[in-house]
Amino acid sequence: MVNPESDVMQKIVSLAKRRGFVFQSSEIYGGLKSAYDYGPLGVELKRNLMSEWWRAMVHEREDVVGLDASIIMHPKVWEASGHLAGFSDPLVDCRNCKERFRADKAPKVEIGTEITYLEGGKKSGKKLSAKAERAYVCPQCGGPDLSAERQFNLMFRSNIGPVDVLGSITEAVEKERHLSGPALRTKIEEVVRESAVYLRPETAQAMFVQFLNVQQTMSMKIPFGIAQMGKSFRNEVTVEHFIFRSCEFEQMEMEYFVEPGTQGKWLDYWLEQRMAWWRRYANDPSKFRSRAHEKSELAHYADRCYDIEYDYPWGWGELEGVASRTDYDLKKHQEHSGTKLSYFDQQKVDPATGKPGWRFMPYVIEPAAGATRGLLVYLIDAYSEEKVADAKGEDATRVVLRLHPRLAPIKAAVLPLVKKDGMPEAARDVVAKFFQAGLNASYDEQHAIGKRYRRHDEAGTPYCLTIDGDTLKDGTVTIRDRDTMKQERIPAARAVEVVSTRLKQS
RNA sequence: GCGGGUAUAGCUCAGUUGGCAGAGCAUCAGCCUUCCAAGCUGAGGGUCGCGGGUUCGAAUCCCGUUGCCCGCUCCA
Repeated sequence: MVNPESDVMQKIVSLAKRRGFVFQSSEIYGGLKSAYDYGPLGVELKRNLMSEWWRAMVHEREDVVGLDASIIMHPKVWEASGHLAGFSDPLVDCRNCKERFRADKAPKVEIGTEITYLEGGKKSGKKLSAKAERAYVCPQCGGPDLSAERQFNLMFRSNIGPVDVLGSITEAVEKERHLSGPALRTKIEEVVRESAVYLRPETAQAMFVQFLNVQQTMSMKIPFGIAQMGKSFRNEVTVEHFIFRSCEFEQMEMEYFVEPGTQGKWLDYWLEQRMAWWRRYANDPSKFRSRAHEKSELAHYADRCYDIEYDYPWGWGELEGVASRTDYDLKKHQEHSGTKLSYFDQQKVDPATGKPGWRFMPYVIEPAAGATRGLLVYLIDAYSEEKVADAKGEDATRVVLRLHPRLAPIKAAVLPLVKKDGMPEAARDVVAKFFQAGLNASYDEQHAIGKRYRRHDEAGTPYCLTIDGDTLKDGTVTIRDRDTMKQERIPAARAVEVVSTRLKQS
């Protein structure tokens, strides 16, 4: 157990850097806000996590196939999905209590109403009063002293094509000098829009857009799903908690297309599947929970939604959303693209006409997980400190990353007990077999054996194989378990087999 | 973006009133070592986040800026 709780994140951030899991992006230039790089161990952990997801969602199922779509898509995709409008809500700062809020969600008042409120929003604050200049007040302190409404475009905008958009803007401004303020802004917006493209804020839309291609080429029958992993980008209002919320992040999403009317059953099914998946790799499954969205919380496209939450050091927070998105997305894309996206089932009877053959717009269940969030969750879940007696019998702390063996960046460390008597050579023979078998193993001869064990405990390496004097005599090595520190002797020739069997069974 | 906190070696941190930038761990080399952060000897590593200013002199005081942490908002 780690104590005090508040230090856990600091310790994990520090270990993540020290052991090469996560670095601050562009660190030598002072870092870039909320951008992180995954180091040698981090990239392994992230890949392992994502390939476990892919295996469970795609390879082990008949009804789900994969997709790897381009990050930049036709701008109309984002018009249809509502991201271009919905991702630019006007935000307002309260000058009195410093709260930031969405103008459309703030309490409404009549303009000109006399408002009384407390200075700083504190109970001890002086009573102030002023006339409301806006049709709403601060939801926190009720004050009318507000900043201007500011547009926050949550999508990253860029421009496609080699022509510099600044040139076109300059031209437009010169031509339209007579315009002023909002009119000029609109004009510039028009010019920018001509070549504007957006970095996807979610991977989901590509799966709707390619719904027909995937369904037809793979002859998929409903119900079926399309899965995709990859980067998404959002200009978050606030980034926080290390890699928990960052502007560039990685998602693992699946769109599962079902018959209308069956969405409730499938939502329950996928929620259960996803909960089980997260808990499978965790030391403490009780730290995961699902939470149903309140009606008021639901996005406009959803008829039901669950969050899979994790009990982070700062409290419960989202890890994956499992949403019933109705037929909203396919309908929207059908409308905006003019391409029919409905599904025809020859076996079914049309419930409306009673005649054989049913054409319908599939409903969609979407389990959308944060891959980079998952990485953070499993780092938090794995981090542990335990009191052990050191070589002198004094109290020492052992830091162990109890990562699930399948997630662990290094599966086995191969260690000569000492750096002489042919042990390094024997160890190198063993590690070479791991390389050939495609298991990520590492050879390590630096420092004393105890130190090497502890270094690999921190890296989360589940098994350490040690080559000692007996290895040279009888061809056996010891295998040490990271969590129990127990050792047993096995034939060196069977080392790869033993480790890979344990990985399979874990 | 707003408010608060913070930034010294790879990591954790000390650095007094403004007066030669330090420790432990880690790293490297050598010796020694047969199982849980062992020992000995030596070495390298810093424009004190960055940019200005005050001063004879700034890690230290002032201003700006960037990153990180805590709140507000958002949501994978």
